[in-house]
Amino acid sequence: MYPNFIQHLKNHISLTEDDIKVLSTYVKIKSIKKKEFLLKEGQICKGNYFVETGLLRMFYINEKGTEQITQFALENWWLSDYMSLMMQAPSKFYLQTVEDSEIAVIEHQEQEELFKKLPQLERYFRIMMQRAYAASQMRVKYFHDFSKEENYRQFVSLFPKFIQRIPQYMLASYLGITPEYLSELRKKHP
Amino acid sequence: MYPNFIQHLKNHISLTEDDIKVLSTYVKIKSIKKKEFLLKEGQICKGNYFVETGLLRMFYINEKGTEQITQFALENWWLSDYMSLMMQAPSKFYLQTVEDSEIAVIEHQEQEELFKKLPQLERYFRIMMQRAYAASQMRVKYFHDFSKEENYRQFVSLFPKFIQRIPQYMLASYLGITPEYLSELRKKHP
DNA sequence: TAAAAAACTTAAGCTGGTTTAAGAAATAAT
DNA sequence: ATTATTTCTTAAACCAGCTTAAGTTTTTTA
Repeated sequence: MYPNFIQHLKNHISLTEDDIKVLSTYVKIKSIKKKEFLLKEGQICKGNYFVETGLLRMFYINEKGTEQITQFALENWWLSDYMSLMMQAPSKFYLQTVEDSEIAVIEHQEQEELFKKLPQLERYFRIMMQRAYAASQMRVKYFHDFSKEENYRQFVSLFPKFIQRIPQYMLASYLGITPEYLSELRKKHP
Repeated sequence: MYPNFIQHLKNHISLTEDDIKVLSTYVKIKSIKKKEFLLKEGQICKGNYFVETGLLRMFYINEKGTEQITQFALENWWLSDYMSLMMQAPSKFYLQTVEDSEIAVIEHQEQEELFKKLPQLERYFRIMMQRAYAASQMRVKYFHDFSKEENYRQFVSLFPKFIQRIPQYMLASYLGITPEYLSELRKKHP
């Protein structure tokens, strides 16, 4: 059952065979084609999503009608609109696959029940949320600290394989620049 | 013992009198004068900090030698450099009181022991970290979405009391603008 | 394999926000 | 109360990154 998912849990908490059976009744895996949506603006976010294989992006549409990507999620990352999930309020975001993906889903409705049966999951998600928040704290720093050009160069040198999986305009959007300006930067520094 | 702190825990998990006694042996409260540091760049972050009363700020110093504030923490918020705390690696941030403050501290060394004695705390911190991360997701959106001027106006209208507790240059730093430009915005839109 | 659609590039003009430098006002210390 | 320090303001020159508009290349679809 979903090798990455189970291994990822086992890296942080201990699970018996029985625990895994319980998990498998609560955690559904979905195979999702490229460019399908898990969430659209205005909908209430219903699940927490783990990328078993593939790639997710989170974005919103600004006043000018252009997509602004706020996050990507690669293999072994959780992603959701946690504000919408917690408050059960309409989301301002879209969640969409960038590639054909296998996504493990914990439905919000069933989460409390699952956590009661497997209380270790509270610890697991405490660690996941702390890790995500820590990454976010660092990202705020880089965002403020570096110019767009420096940000671009850093991203390319840190994630050379990742940038080959996404179109340029998505990288531009994530970096908060126009595709035109990214094109200029690439010419200047190939 | 620290009314805000205990009440805050009780809002999310149940605690017996005995639990509270255990807590009081692990959670120290510190009275800290304005402008003292809980963490400086280069140090390894040693604790998770809860603001009982007062105000904390987190900032770093950029290449130009100017302070860039990344976060504030008011009453009933937790704050730490979670990357430094998790990895026990040198921090790139400073944590400093903005006002005289009472801060409840969970030392990193003792955290695992405390969590073993009070496993409900895993749930409590899972919720706290999820909440912080959710706020951070929204902040990334606002940061991208609004111009500096719109960001300033929104901040003022959302937190009118808060801005009276901090000097203008700290607001400018948090918003990612120069004090000169903030001054211009204030003149334009008092 | 041809046509349509999506993604990327080029270049000129423009703007939101910075820099620099000086002075004014408020707060803290003696 | 006076001085020193910190905070805030003003204004002009400047620049990183955007906009607009057109053209080119790559990918997808029929």
